Amino acid sequence: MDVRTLCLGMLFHGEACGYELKKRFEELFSHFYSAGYGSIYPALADLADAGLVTCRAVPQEGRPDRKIYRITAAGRRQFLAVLHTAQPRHKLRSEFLATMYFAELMDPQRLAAVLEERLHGLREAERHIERIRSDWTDETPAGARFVAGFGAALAKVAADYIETHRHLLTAAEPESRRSAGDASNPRRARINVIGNRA
Amino acid sequence: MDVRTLCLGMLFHGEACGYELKKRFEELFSHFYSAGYGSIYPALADLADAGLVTCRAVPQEGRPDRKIYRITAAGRRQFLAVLHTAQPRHKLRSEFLATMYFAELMDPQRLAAVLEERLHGLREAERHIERIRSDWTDETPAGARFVAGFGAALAKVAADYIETHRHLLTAAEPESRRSAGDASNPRRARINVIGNRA
DNA sequence: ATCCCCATGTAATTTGTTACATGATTGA
DNA sequence: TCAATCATGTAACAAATTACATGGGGAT
Repeated sequence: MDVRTLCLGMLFHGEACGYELKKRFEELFSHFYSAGYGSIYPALADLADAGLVTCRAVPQEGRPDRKIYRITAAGRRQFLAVLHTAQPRHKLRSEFLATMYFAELMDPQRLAAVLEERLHGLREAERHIERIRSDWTDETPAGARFVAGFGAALAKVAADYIETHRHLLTAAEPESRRSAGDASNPRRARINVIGNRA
Repeated sequence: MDVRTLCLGMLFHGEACGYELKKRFEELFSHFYSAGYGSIYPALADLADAGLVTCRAVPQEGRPDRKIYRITAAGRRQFLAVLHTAQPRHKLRSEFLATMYFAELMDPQRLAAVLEERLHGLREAERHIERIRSDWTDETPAGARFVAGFGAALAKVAADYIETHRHLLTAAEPESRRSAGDASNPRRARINVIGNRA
């Protein structure tokens, strides 16, 4: 399920140009998938070459033609086939958690800033989902509800977890561990404790 | 924070060969970061070229020399610098959620199988974290505890969410929507309802 | 017998990101 | 006047995945 396939899927719900498609991605998928123009435009060109979508250019004034893509019968078949055979991955790549793993090596200020920024991102995500939820009607498909709820649930626990556990990272060294070290400056002591193992 | 940088960070905790490093990645980072040999071995060669690690080959019987990498002072400085300047991303790329978004286009059996597989993966993750937690001592750094707890919390909500909301995806079409369609077979009806919009 | 563990790497391919290139219209 | 929205694309680059290539030792 690369960007190309997902574009095809989005077009299942109705024709669109590349620009609109990107907005759909941002609105509906932003909390679990991202796609930039650099992936979307080539993907649409590919799909058109493969006959999975058709393209019609609508002239505009003062800007490039709008190229409106519409899925074909072959495109529908293709998308359904992928949907039924590909094993969907769920991949998290978190530099944030990797950074937190090394919290003991960090300046407390920096650590606090990183935690704060992540919290901010999570709250943004929660707000975004709330916003799109307010536009829903009875027609809103179950799939859309499910993924939004999933995203909201994840963002909430992540934020809660950070808020309730951050003190473990920022707390002063416990006596037991400090006495095992040999430096009086807590910040350097932490670095040394780990550095000396190497 | 690419694989190269993370290898450097892992070596902060002690020397290791590429093979061991991969195992550390799997043990400690598997729930939020992945790295294969295809990334790790070239990364270590790079680090050695840059003087951030040293390499010593230990001959083995019947297998390639073990190349043991150790971080240098320059390597430590470099890693700390990155840790304090890079903005850590947190990126989820979930084909699973993308697939669920299109749940209405799916054969119920397939849908159930996909949900089940994701649940299985999440339970695996929970068990894995429990396992590594059982090896912890007083010496276990706060960072390791934090990331493991984070992973466990996320996996738990994700699994709970799927279990409590999957019925929304598998449920029979509500009367209101079914009457809007024109087919008697519920499975095809769902596909058509959406297909006709395009 | 067969599979997993150990242990290294390279090369091709896939995929996506970022920067570049253009340019009118609208609202603050 | 400045930023955002609309609208397209390409090209260079970065990064990781996958497949390939090799091979002994130990457990079931």
